Amino acid sequence: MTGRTRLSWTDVRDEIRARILSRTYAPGDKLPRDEDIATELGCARTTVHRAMQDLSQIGLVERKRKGGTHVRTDPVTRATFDIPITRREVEQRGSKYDYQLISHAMENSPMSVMTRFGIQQPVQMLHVKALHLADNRPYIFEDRWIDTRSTPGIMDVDLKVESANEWLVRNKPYSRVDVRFYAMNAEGESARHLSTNVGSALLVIERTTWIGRDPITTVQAVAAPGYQLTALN
Amino acid sequence: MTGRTRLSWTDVRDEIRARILSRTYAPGDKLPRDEDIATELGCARTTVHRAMQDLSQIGLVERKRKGGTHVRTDPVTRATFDIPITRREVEQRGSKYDYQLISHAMENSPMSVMTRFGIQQPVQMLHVKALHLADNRPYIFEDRWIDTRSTPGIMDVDLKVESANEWLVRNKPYSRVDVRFYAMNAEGESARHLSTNVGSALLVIERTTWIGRDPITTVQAVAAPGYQLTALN
DNA sequence: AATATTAATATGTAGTTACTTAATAATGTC
DNA sequence: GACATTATTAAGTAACTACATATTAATATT
Repeated sequence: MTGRTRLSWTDVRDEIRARILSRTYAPGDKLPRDEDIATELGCARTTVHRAMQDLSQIGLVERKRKGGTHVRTDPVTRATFDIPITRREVEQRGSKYDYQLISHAMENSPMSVMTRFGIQQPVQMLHVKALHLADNRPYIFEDRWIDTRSTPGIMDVDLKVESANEWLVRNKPYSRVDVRFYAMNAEGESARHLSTNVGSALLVIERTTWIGRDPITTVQAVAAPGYQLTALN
Repeated sequence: MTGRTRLSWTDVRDEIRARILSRTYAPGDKLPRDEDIATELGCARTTVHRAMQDLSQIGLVERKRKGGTHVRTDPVTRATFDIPITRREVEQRGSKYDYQLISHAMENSPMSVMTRFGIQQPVQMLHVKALHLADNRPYIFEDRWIDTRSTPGIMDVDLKVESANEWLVRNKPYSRVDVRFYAMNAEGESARHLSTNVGSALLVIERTTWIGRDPITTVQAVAAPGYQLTALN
C-alpha cells in the first residue's frame, strides 16, 4: 500500500512549504514549473496550481506569468484577525455581555472624522458614544460617527436597547473597510468610562466603512487595559 | 455582444457578494446549490465552487457538506496585516533605516517568556535588545529572546551589524507563529530608547515562533508613539 | 544598433467528467 | 415508537483538456 490515496492540493501545499522551510527551496530561489512538480509528485498541474495559489496568498511565494514561482526573499508574517461584534466576542469568552448608551446627538463631523472618510466638507452625522461591558466590567468604549444619509434607518433604532455596532453590522453591509490599530493614553472621558486612570495605555481599533463611495460609519473602539488582539492560528 | 467573455470565478464571487450586500441573500439565508447558481449564471459548477471557497475564507458565508451554503449571521470584519522585517518597512516609507544593538547576553528565560513559548522550565537563552530607526528617529524598540538550542547559528552572527530580526527571518523559517497586539505604557527603558516620556502609550507587536514544537524566538516590538498598524485593502 | 515583430513559455482560468465524503432524509426492523 | 440501515444530497476534490495572457527571448526589419 504505497500511498494509495492521491494527493490533494493541501498535501502538495504542505510538501512545498516543507521544502521551503527546510531550505530545499531557499529564499529567492526559483521553483520548478508547476508541471514539473506535478510529474514529480504524481498529480495534475491543476492540483499544484491550487497549492501554489494558496502559498502565494499566504505570502510565502511570488508568482508571475512566464516568470515562474519564486520563494519570497523578504518573508512577511501575515496575521489575520477576526473582529466580531463585541457582544459575540464577550459571550464567546464566556462572560456576561452588557451595553450602555452614553450619548447620541446630531453633530457636525470634526476634522478627524472627515479625514477618516476622506471627505472635504463637514457633514451632519449621528455621534454615538457607548460602552460594552463584560461581567459588569467595562470592556470597550466606542465613539462612533454614522452618516445618516447613507443610513437613514439608524434614526428609528432605539440605541438604548440595541447597539449601533450590532444594528449596523446586521443591517448595513459595507463594500469597503479600513481597519487600523494603535495605542492611546486614556484621557478624562475614556478613563472614566473604562474605570481606569488617566494616562493608562489603551489599545484602539479604528474601523471605517463605506458602501460604494458613500461613508457609512467610523468607530474608535477603545479597549480596556489588558486587552489583547490575537491573530488566528 | 452580450457579455461574450465567460465568467471567471472572481466574477462569480463578486456577483454573489453583491447579492449578499444588496440583501438578495440576507444573513442566515441559505444560498442556492452551487449547481443551480452555475446554471443561472451560465458557468461550470467548479467556477462557482472556487468563488464560494473564497467567500467562505473571507468569512462572508459558511459552507457545509450536504448542509449547503449560508450567509453568515454574525459577519466578522476580517483584517489581514503584513508584518515585514522592520528595515523593509522603513525603507518602503521612503525613510533611511538604521539599527543599533543595545545589549545581548545569555540569560535564564523569565516567566513571561516561558509562558509565551508554553514551556515549564527556564532555559538559557540569548537575550537581545535593539533599536530600529527611521530617519535617525527611534522607530521600534525590540526586546527579543532566542532559543540557541534550535538556533545555534545565531551565536556566530555579529548582532552589531545585522539585526537578529533580519538574520532570523532569512535563516530560520518557522512553522508556527503567534502574533498579538496590545498597548503598553512606556517605562524607563523603552521611554529612553524611543525618546518619549515615561507613561506614553505605545503599541506592542508580540511575535513568538516555533519550528515544529521547538521554540525559536519571541520578540516584543515596541513601536514609537504615533505608530499605526493598517490592514491590507 | 535601435526598434518592431514573432515565437516560446509558464502561469491563469474554465469546462467536463468522475468520484469522495459528510450530513440529512427516508425506510425498514424490532 | 425507538433504533438501525440505506438512500440521497450537496459540497469537496482531482484528472484531463483547452485556451488565455503576460512576459521573456529570439528574430527580423529599418
